[in-house]
Amino acid sequence: MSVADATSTTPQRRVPQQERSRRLVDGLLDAAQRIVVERGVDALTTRDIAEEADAPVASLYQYFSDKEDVLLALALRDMAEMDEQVANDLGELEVLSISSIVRTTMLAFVSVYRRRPGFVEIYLRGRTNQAVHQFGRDHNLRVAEELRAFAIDAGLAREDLSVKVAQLAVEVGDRVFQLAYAQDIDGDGEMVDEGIAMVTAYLERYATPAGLEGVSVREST
Amino acid sequence: MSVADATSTTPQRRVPQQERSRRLVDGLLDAAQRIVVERGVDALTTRDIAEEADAPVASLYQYFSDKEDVLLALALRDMAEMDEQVANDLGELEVLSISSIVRTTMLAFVSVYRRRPGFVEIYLRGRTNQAVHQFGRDHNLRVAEELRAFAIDAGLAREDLSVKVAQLAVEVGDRVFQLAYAQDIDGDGEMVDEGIAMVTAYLERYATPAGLEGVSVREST
Amino acid sequence: MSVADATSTTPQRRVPQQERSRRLVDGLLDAAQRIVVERGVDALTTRDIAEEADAPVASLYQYFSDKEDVLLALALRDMAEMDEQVANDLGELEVLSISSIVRTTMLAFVSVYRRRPGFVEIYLRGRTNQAVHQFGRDHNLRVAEELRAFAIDAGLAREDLSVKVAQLAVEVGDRVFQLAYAQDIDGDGEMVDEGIAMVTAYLERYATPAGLEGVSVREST
Amino acid sequence: MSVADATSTTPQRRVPQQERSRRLVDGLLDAAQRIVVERGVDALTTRDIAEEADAPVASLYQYFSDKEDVLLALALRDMAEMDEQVANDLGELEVLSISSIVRTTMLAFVSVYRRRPGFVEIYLRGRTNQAVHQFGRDHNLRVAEELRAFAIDAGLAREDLSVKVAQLAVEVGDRVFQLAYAQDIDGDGEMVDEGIAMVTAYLERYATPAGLEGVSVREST
DNA sequence: AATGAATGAGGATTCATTCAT
DNA sequence: TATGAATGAATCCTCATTCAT
Repeated sequence: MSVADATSTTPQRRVPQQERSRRLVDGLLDAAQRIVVERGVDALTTRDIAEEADAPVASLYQYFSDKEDVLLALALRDMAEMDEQVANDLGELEVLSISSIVRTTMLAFVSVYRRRPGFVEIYLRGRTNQAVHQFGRDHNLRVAEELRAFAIDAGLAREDLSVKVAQLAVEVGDRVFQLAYAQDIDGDGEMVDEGIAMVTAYLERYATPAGLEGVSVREST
Repeated sequence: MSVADATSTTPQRRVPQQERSRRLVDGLLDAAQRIVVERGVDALTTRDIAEEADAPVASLYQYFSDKEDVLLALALRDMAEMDEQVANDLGELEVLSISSIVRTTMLAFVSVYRRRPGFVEIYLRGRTNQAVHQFGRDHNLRVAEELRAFAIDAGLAREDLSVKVAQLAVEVGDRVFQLAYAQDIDGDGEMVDEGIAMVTAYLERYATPAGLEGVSVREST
Repeated sequence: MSVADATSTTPQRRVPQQERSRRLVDGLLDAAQRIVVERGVDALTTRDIAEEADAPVASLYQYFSDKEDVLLALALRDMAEMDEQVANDLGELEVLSISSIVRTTMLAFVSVYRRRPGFVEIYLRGRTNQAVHQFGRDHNLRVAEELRAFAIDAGLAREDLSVKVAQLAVEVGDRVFQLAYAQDIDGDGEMVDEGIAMVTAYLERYATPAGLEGVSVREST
Repeated sequence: MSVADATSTTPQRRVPQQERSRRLVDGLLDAAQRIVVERGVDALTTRDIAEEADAPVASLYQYFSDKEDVLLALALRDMAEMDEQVANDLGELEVLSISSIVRTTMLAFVSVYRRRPGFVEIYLRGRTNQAVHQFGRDHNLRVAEELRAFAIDAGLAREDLSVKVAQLAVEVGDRVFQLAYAQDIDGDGEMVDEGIAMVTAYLERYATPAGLEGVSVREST
């Protein structure tokens, strides 16, 4: 029915099990994403997800423990992409400074948001459910810790840039995005810029001279 | 808590109509507040509100157009208190500066939050419903506009402190609170302080020299 | 509030009590009529009636025992008009015959329907409530009995035109109207004509020669 | 009554899925029928249907989109039976004429009404809901068109027996039944006879000589 | 593993009617 | 008599989740 019967006509079961599963899971996730984008998180029902994915409702429960779980998986999928984007973009920086790190990180977020409007809906616009919310908090905390370690290790920030400070910075960045995307699904660029300025100004209070001035990166190749 | 227990102790039925109404409305609002505090916004049902207020469900609909409306009224009630607190506290300032205004305003918020744990739940912790969310946005915008006008009129901020900038500052303040109250129902004081520092640092970018240094207020009495 | 304070400015209560009552009752009836016409019988609520009449709901119960009672009064009001119309039109006939009586009566109904679209909605289009329905039956029976007596007394119909036959004729006429007004709020004239033909054909089975041929009426003036 | 008690007597759980479904649907329909017969269409609630069918309310919504839909299904079930009865009875006629067709058709209706008192309640006595009402209209129109074609093809009626005329005849027949069953749940035979006479008299106005005299049917065996 | 069907447990809202004044 | 307010009792319907196969 759903996916499966792709190419072959051989008896059956030509698509390997594992592949089938992934397809189904992705299908469900995509369906959920679409519904959320179109009608909001509150309007998301298991029935609708299943229907939109052209799969039986019961199958959803084969792969997700819960409706919540689906939302979570959705956020997870996008956040992984987000982390990757941030890592990439930071890796390409030629001058490291508090300012450049903040700017790069925040713009990396923006680029993912642009690519994933569903993510915006779930994560930024909608007043989401408990699980997703908590997941977001956790993710932000992780990001904060990593960036902090990165900045301190690179000698850009002083030790007294505590985890709490880093967390606050990330969370505030998040809020800037929420605000920038609140009315405008495409995000208000000016507001993002202001946000970058704010977070930068804040974190520079914990910067080393190098962190303020910037140090150029020597590609080790 | 609510209002009710006003004057009379005479046997019965001595309560004037109007008073009865207010009692009912307040009772419903208080009930809703309690439920929200205890079980969260999502768990709020009209049935429960009515039961908790010891009133028939239908009575709820006499005064509120729907469930959303109850939440809204709740937020409204608290926000009015908030505005009052801010106005008062600002009025008592002896030295006006960007820094003192930011600090005073944010601490005024904190004091109301401490007084109204239900408000924290609805407004800060919970991923609330559409109406309350929007109401919060609107309120923040109003606060932003007022503070901006206040600061510019007092010669503390330059004209280029746009509404958008003010709004961002207020919203970021909001997020700081959300964060400070996220895990800890009593609010994380250290985080609030950091938040104040951040917002101050940000807004001082738009300060006049007077706004940086501060000007003392001469009480006109 | 509602009507009352018409002309005088003398202390108060210038409109005689009885007049005030009638005004209120009529206002309620008119309101009900309007609602029914606009939104159908099912959508009629006491609240709406009162609101539309700009009167308190409780006042409705001062004059009507019941919502049902309102509908009933509405039908009653219109049916009285109907009876009057029929009586008038029959009185103006110059030639009496089964055919002319049937035609005149049915066209009298049509003319009232045209004047009272609300009546059509309540009585013909809507699947009304029990009381109105029964009232319609009763009215039809009364009409049937009167017309039967009239026709027999005038020597147009034979004695064996039983009440049941007359009743059937009237009821069938009613159905013709229902049909004629079912889709078209203005009534399908062609269908009415066919209906007249049918009822005439039927009743002529019970006609005397005079009833078939017709007898001219000598105005006794 | 319904279906259910088919074959097995084996311990339990021997009932195939599909069979179970049909049982449930029929059970709900029967329950609705019973309630309608006992308490009228207006008193029909989803709760009661479910309870009477000893099924959860939610199950009702598995098979019916809403309450209206249940009524509709009920009418549909009976109308199919009605069509069958008419077809059968007409098929057994030895002499075809306007008169015999009208009589046979109307008596076929009567026989179904006798078998299905619930149908009478829903369809004839009650002031039913919109959907059923419309469905009845549509059904009558279909019947009218078929009978008209039949009569004209058989050379019994002239071409000028328009669809509208046929429709009127059927609808009037319907009203006769309504009347005949209005007070008496078993139907007033005399009134039915009068109705047959009326419709016959009406339609014979459009009859060919053959339609008046009748033509015998030569069974092709 | 897959799935059609079943369902318990509410949920929001409405309404006719009646009080208390 | 008039009426603002109160309310008991339903109503329809939805949904996440779990069976039985």
